[in-house]
Amino acid sequence: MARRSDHAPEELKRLALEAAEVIALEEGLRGLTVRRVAERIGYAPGTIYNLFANLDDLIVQLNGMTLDALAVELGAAAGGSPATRPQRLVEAYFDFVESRPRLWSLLFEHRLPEGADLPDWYRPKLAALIGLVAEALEPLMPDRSAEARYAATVTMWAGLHGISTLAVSAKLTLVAETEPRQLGHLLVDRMLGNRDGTGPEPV
Amino acid sequence: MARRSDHAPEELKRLALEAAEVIALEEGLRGLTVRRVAERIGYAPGTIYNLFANLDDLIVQLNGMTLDALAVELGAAAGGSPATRPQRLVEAYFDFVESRPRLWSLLFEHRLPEGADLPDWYRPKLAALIGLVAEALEPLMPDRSAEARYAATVTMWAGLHGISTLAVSAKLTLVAETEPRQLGHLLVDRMLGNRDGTGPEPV
DNA sequence: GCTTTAATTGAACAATGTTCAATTTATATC
DNA sequence: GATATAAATTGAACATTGTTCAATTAAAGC
Repeated sequence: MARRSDHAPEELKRLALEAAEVIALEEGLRGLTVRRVAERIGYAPGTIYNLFANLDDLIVQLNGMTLDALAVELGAAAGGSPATRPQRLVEAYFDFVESRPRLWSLLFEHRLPEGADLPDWYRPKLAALIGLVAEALEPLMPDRSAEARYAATVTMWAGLHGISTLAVSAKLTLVAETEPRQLGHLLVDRMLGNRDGTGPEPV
Repeated sequence: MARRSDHAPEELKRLALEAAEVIALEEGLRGLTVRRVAERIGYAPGTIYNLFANLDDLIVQLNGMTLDALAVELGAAAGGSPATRPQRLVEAYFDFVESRPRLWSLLFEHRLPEGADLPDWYRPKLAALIGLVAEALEPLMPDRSAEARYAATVTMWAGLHGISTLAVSAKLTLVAETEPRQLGHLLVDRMLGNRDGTGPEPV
């Protein structure tokens, strides 16, 4: 009944997380159960508890992977000509969300039980993401202090997050015909000081 | 075992929703179970299914109540001098969220299963909320078309929502020391065309 | 009082997260 | 190569969940 090193422990953990990712992609939080993950990698439910403290732990680690993937996409959009960076970042963000809405939703739909805190490695991951964007947008806010720039970036990030969650949960289409992506552009342009939501900073 | 008209059916439904509200206030989605609600009103679990289609239905109706309560608060802040309306609306919004974070979280933490749509009465409730704010902010965006004003309002609303969800789930404090409320003011001021986040529209 | 109708129950079912003693395999030791 | 040790894996078990529904009880109508 018991085997050994079919896969190394690290390998097995990776397999479990990949299985969880597929389930989350297809069915979201509601379909993501310990038994389903175990079944998908051909192990017994109990084995999952050798790899993770519990289901919450597994989900938090999966969310870590998702943050990494998002960082890659935003990183690719953060270079190039500063003038068009905001637009490209917004596009990259919504491309990511719309290409895997259920996986992205898991980032925020999942909440740890009362009193439990996110693990220590979570904060730098998130901070890196924001930092990346803040740095990319620095040339576009030359008149503002570093604190003001950072606050503006966090606000934009939270704003995009808000637009996306409402869009994904179908609560945005209840009140707006405008594409979420377009609202994103509007938000970012305004936050950066433009008057319209149609294009890059005018010269 | 069975009784009758201890309470009229409508009364019973109200009692169940009130019980659910208390549980949600105290423990959020994770503590909100059919059995807990039933126990709290002194009925058997099965009785809940006489009043609601299922737990999802109960939660959606509770969320409807929460939207109504929010509309009352925002409505009270939407009057008075137009110049200070944005600030008062932001304050009212965060007052609401911070006074019942778990109940407010339920609005967005809860997702219906794949394929199920929100009931028909949900849309007008939400639309009324947005409409109320859009109308209140109309004098502050005199140079914009009705569509542009509406888009700006939806964006602000989604943005406040994003800031609040991140704050409530403790993911905002991971990356920002600024108070969520202050980010809210920053967002609204910028969206309305101000350059700083410190006060009402300058004359 | 009897019948009809409606509300309420509680036992039952399938599925969930989680635990853990028992089991099996790999590795180390001689 | 046999034996002992350690590690990984299992699967049965438990408590809890949402949900269903035949049986039961009380009210309303006659």
